[in-house]
Amino acid sequence: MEQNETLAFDALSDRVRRRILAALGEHGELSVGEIAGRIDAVGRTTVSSHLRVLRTSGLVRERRDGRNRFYSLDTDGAVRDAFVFLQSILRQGITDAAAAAGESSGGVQETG
Amino acid sequence: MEQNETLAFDALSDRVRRRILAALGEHGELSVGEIAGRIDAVGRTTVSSHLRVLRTSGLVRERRDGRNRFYSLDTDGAVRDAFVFLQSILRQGITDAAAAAGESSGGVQETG
DNA sequence: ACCACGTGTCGATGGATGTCCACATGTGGG
DNA sequence: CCCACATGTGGACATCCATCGACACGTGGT
Repeated sequence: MEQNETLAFDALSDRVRRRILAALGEHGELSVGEIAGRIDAVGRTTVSSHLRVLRTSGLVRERRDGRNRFYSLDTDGAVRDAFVFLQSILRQGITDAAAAAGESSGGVQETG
Repeated sequence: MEQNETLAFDALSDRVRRRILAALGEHGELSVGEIAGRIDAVGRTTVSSHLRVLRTSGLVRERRDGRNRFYSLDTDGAVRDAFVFLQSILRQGITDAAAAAGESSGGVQETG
């Protein structure tokens, strides 16, 4: 679990990878070419390398169709581990911050 | 906003810094020495450097008292930006994943 | 005034990594 | 079978950064 968390934050530390994730979150599924077309200032091989990182880190899934490879978010993968980590930190911190500052609504919540 | 997000994920990419944040989330406020005592395998100057990063990135707050410096989580700072980023990605992705897999309860929620 | 203590800062160094180019691999069409 | 297309891979290069030791700075006590 902590290993996935490490992989996730390590992958999330790069701006290009975050843009890829945002694009996948918005469109659901995209081919490498479509992703590379949406990310400027970097070449295709760079995008390919980043997709490799995202794949081996458990952030995205790969689906092969013909000569294309379609990528999509793995919402049950490492992204969630990173999310849970931040959620845990914020939850614990908010109790302390609320007692010190008297805040009431923060916007963070959990399911159960 | 996107700049804070960059700062946040950049800061969160390091394992030592995540441990520091976890410790602060658990104890609310700690001095540098207390933090360094809880993080093994790294020296105090390293912890100090990490705290500098966390501070300039807007993840923690600093309070000076005598010759000690106490650090605590800044729950309204960049951590929240990172949280919101993941939340946004997961929310958009879940709609797509739910339609494809038929999932119902995931554990992610938002306040409104 | 002096000294111990808690932290921050600077410079050096080794390791990790983002980026690209050239090439390899696999796929579909004629 | 050959060629165009989509994508992955390996090597080279530059850059960033985590780590540490030595030193500086401020604070409190005596």
